[in-house]
This record gives sequence, C-alpha cells and structure tokens, in this order.
Amino acid sequence: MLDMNFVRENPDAVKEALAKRHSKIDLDAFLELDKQRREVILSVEKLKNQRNSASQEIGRMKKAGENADAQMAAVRALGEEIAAGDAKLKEIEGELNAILYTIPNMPAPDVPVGEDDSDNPEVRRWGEPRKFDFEPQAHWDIGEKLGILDFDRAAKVTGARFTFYKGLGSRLERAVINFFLDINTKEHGYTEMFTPFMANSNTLFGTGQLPKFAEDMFKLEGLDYYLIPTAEVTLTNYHAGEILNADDLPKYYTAYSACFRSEAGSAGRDTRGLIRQHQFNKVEMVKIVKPETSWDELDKLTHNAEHLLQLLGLPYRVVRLCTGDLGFSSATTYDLEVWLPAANMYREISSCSNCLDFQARRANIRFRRDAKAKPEYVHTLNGSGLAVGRTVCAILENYQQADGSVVIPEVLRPYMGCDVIAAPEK
RNA sequence: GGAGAGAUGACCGAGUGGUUGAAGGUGCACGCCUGGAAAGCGUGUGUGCGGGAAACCGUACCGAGGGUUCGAAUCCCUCUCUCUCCGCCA
Repeated sequence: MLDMNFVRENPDAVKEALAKRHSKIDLDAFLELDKQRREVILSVEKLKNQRNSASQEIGRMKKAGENADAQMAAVRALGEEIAAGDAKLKEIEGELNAILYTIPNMPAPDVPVGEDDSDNPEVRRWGEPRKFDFEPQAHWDIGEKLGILDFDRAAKVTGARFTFYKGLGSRLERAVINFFLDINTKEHGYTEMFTPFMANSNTLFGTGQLPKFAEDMFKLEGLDYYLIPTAEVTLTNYHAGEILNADDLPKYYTAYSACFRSEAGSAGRDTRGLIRQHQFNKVEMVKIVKPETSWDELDKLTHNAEHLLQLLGLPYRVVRLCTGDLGFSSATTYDLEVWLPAANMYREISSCSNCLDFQARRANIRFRRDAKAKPEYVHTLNGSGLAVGRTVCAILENYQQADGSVVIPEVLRPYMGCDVIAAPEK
C-alpha cells in the first residue's frame, strides 16, 4: 500500500496515477476521512492523558489511605467518553483502510500510459521465429497425439482447465522445473526454497492479492487458507514482519510451486491446451533489496528470466506493461512473451516486477542500515523464471517435426534422458 | 483429535493490578583505559500513531482479539502458534 503521508502530501500525483490506471477511487473522500481521523485521535489522546494522570493520583491517594471515591467517579465518566471516541476512531479507520488497501501502487514515472495490453510497447526481441515447411500444430494436438498430454481425462477426474501429463510429457515438465531451478541457483545466485502451497489471509494481504482479488483465488472451506496463485506470495512474505540487517541484503529466492487460479472472468479465453489452467507449475524468483538498488535489480531479474529462454532456444520479446495493464502491486513490469508458432503470436511466459516498498509496507518487511538507524522498508521484486506449463507449450510447438515428434532442446537432454519425443508407431 | 505447559524488547530472562516501556544479563553503539587488543569502567540502546520547524511532548503496544477496573504485562473469555505426552497418519 501507499504511504499515508505520501498520499496526504501528494494528492494530485496520486489522483493522476489512479486515473492512468482507470481506478475509480474517490481520493477526496479518502483525504477527508484522514483529516477526521487525526482530529479524533487528538481529542481521544488528550482524554487518555487526563485519565492516566488521574489514575496515578488515585493510586497515590489509596496508598496514603485517603478516600478517592470522588476522583474514581470522575475518571469513570472520562472512560465513557474515551470509549465513545475509540469507537468513532475505529469506525473511521475501518473506512479509511478499506480504501487504502485497494489503492494500487503508483506506476513509475516512465511507465507508458495506455488502456490495455495492446498498448504495451515492445522493448526488445530475441531469436528468430522458425520457418516451418509444414503447418505447425498447436501444442494440444501435438501432446495428445504423442500421448503425453491428456485433457479429456483431467476433465473427467477434476474439471475444465486441468491436465494430466503422461510419460515423457510428465518428465518434460519435471525436466523444465529442474532446469530452471538449477540455472537460477547455480548461475544466477538465488537460494532455492520449497514453500507451502497454501497461505493465510494475512500473507495474501501482504503481497496485495487481498482484499481486492479474493475471487481470483481458491479458498479452503472453513479455513483461513488460500491456495497460492504464485510462490511470489510465500517467498515475499517469508520475511514478513521482520527487520533485516542491511548486510543480509539483497536476498534472492527461487522456488518451484504449483499455482492455483480461479480464472474468474476469463471464461471462454484460452479454453484449449496448457495456456490457462486452474493449476499450473511455475518457478518463481523473488528479490528483497535495498531501495536504491531496486531498478538495477529489476534489470538483472528480467535478464535472468530471459537467459532461461535463450538457453532453451525459444524466441521471445520483452514488452513493458502500460499503466492500464500494470498489476496492482507493481510500479513497473516487464513481460516476457515467448513465440508460439501455431497461434502465430507471442504469449506471456514471465512477468518481472518492481513493487518498490508497496508490498514491504503491507507485509511490514524492513531493514536497518546500521545498529543506530531507523528501520526502513525494503523493496521487493518478483518474476517468473519461468512459467513451466507455458514453457512446455513453447517447446512442443517450436521444436515439433513434420512427423509429429518433438526434438528436446539440448540443455534439457540430461534431464530427459532422450533427444526426442518420438511419434508413436502407427 | 485428547491431556498438559508455554508465548515478555536483537537474544536470554524477571515481573500476579498502581511513576513498568517494562528489573537483571547478553549483544550492539559510543567514550575512557591500552603501543594495539582483550579485560575492565562509564554512557546509551524498541516500534507504530498523533502533535510540533525542531528539541521534544502525548498515546498505544509484553502472541492476537475482546472483557473486568479509576488503573492491566499482571485478573477473565475467545482465538492463533510453540513445546511435551497419547491417538491417527503420507
């Protein structure tokens, strides 16, 4: 969330940011509540001060054996006034927080202004989409024909937007996970983590999914647990409520996790194949850094994700999300889009964001520059490195052969124990 | 799931209703001492919120939330988590 002081002192900048994001939040009403809040605090704390000193006086009198009945009656009346003030304050703060918690992060000043993903400018491209001398098939056709993906039985066993991987398909998924984790840890300096796949509401609040995006997640019935939509949630909140030593920063974490998303509101979109599933695998990267380094760290994070695609030989482009497409917690996001030949388009495979202190403030993650220094909020970053299911998609489609087989990218062969997923003999 | 014990500051640990934001210790910071260091000695050492130009003042916080009281770290209730034993279990 935003710093209350910042909002108070820069109402116009915040209004402009909200407008760019197409937010309908009434900031003037918000600021009025803030003003009320401070007025009530002032009066209530004055009363509390009176009560405290009066109570002390009563203690002194009783110790001396004097009668303090009159004083006690007076303070009791004071107590009722305080209770009323506290109730009023609680009400105002409830309203205030209800708004504050749903105000998105300020887009960085250089984020392009735009309506939606069609306004995301391309930053750079890597790799040349392969020229096919046959009609490239979609990954769901390739996968079903090879007997490595089974959508129908997943629909039977669970429902729409679930998939069984089978045989070498399952192995390919696992190979990609291990490959990503190995590169992230051995070459990019991340610490590997394995996190819970469920998290409580406080944790989901910390990274910004709650309270606004509850309907995008699966919640366990009767429990305060949600299935995580991304390991960003658990990795970032790993240090929630802590004050870290400056010497320990930056922290780089990477984790494989299953991710669960209700995909509310995307009915009818990407209904076939692996692109949009209720459950998918992802290797996530999270950084916790000092504020002055976060832009540099975002650059490195994005290049770490790109490196994975380069090693796999998958053509991609990098786009910068415009204000209308920017995620709630993010100040700047670069999306990596991998080339999918059957669809003849680039599709998102990674999203790398700098959240500045937005999540740090919600999750209360701070650091101290030295023993005497005041705690400051860290900056948090996250990026996919990479979405596993979509990587498998891209491999199947980009490495498919005329006979229906799929050649395994060189770097994955040690993990696969084979060079090719061969077409079944007819 | 059952029974019991517990949760206090960076850490250990005292505190069962009245100058307790919290003894004592460790750690840390600064100073003295030293050729330098160690030891020793001295001083200091929480966070949020509100007010203030600032110094600073006020207020809240001893797992979380409620209650009793003139007054709660201390009493009561609910919840969460940790530990021990039993049961169940990948």
